Amino acid sequence: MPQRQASQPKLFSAAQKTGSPKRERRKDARPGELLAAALDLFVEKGFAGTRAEAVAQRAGVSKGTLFLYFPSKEELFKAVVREYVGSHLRAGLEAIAVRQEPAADLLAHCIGQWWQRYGATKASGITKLMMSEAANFPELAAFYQQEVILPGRALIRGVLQRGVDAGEFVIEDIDNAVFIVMAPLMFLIMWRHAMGPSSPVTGQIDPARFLQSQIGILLHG
Amino acid sequence: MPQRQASQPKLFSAAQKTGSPKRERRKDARPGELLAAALDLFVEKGFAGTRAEAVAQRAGVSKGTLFLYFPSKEELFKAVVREYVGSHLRAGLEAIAVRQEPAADLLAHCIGQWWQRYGATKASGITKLMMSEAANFPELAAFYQQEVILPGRALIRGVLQRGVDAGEFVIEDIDNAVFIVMAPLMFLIMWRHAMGPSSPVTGQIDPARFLQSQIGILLHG
DNA sequence: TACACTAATAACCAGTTAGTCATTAGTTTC
DNA sequence: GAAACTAATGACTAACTGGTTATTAGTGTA
Repeated sequence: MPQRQASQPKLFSAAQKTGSPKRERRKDARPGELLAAALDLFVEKGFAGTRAEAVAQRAGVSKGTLFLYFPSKEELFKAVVREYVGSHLRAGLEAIAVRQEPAADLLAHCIGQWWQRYGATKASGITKLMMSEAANFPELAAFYQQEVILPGRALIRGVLQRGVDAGEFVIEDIDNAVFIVMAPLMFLIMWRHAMGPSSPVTGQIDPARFLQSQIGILLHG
Repeated sequence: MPQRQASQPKLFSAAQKTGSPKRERRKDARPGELLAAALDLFVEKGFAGTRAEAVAQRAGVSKGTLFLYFPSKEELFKAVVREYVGSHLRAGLEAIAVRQEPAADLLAHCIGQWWQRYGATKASGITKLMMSEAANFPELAAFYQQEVILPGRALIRGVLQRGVDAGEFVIEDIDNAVFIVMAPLMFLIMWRHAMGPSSPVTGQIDPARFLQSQIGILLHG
């Protein structure tokens, strides 16, 4: 009865470094595991550069299973964005609604939080990816625009507007000012994800120092 | 003799709407034409996204001919960088060696020139491309690092150092300051090439105004 | 234990593309 | 104008990959 060995392998099937000796049914755990694997690989290789099979493999399932849970690579990507980027944005919006400190402090606080909770994490690779590949995947670009960029800009605009209303800031063109705030943040993400891995020497930016200087320059010149 | 029909088709094979009626031997013109076509497509589609055949087609030759002049897609790309990016850098280095105005003016001048001669041109798409795909093509990343990034940073550092030496600027960490100058320039390129095409509405940045503000903030707060 | 249900698989398909090479045909020389 | 040289071609290959599907095998139930 060779097929009776089934009960035993199940126990250590989980504990394989290389791979699961046999199949497991875990319908509700799969999506999360696939999303986590996808985030890793999208950040590492980009959207086009990530193979569906690699995502499946990292999540410990076969490629077929991946497409069982997500109808296409694009939908998988959208789900990753919703899970790992959109959530931060929503949290950010709530947070600033509550706080009542001066706008300059609020801005510094936001930038600090943004770095800790997003910029310094793997998830920020999605922003880099999107900047990189938007042109090749217009539908994803549009999705990202709606889901991330518009809310993100609104968030910054809100902070700046509060400063203007309180007489703290003098800003002629608020849209331009939003970009001026965004620029160093986006640059930091791009540089770290693009140049960081390839050249540890030249890629060296001290993010804390960089952002600190930037805030100082923006607020006091 | 069925094989004698050859002479007829040849004649209107030539008569394509597009252009080249027949095969031409132009050994010395090909490389430049291929480089120009490659620049266009690399900027538009990225490195991985550009098909060798598309480059050949745009240059009016067959794919075989492309590989006759460039041994691989990677070498083609390197040649594009040398031709369209490296040249600007060398010119820039010479230019600032000559000028003797105050460093603040020099910095403003450099940024203005950079925008006019590079940032606003197609060639700046190469910078965006490289930021986007460095992680997937380590050899190209290393090449670009050597050929563009190191000289580019040296150029900015030179200007800042001149200001420090003349007592015009007070800078604690000059490497950090180089990144602070670079950040808005890189952001501008990235944003234009990534978001510009896909969303004319949201992508709207006024580059002149943006850089102007940036210079003002850097110099006067 | 037998059955039904369905999660998971792996072989497969169709489309794509960097790079090769035998063949074709301009151009030059005599 | 014919031979020799070589620029140019395009059909071909080998490798890859997103997505499909017939089949397999866990799992809960009676």
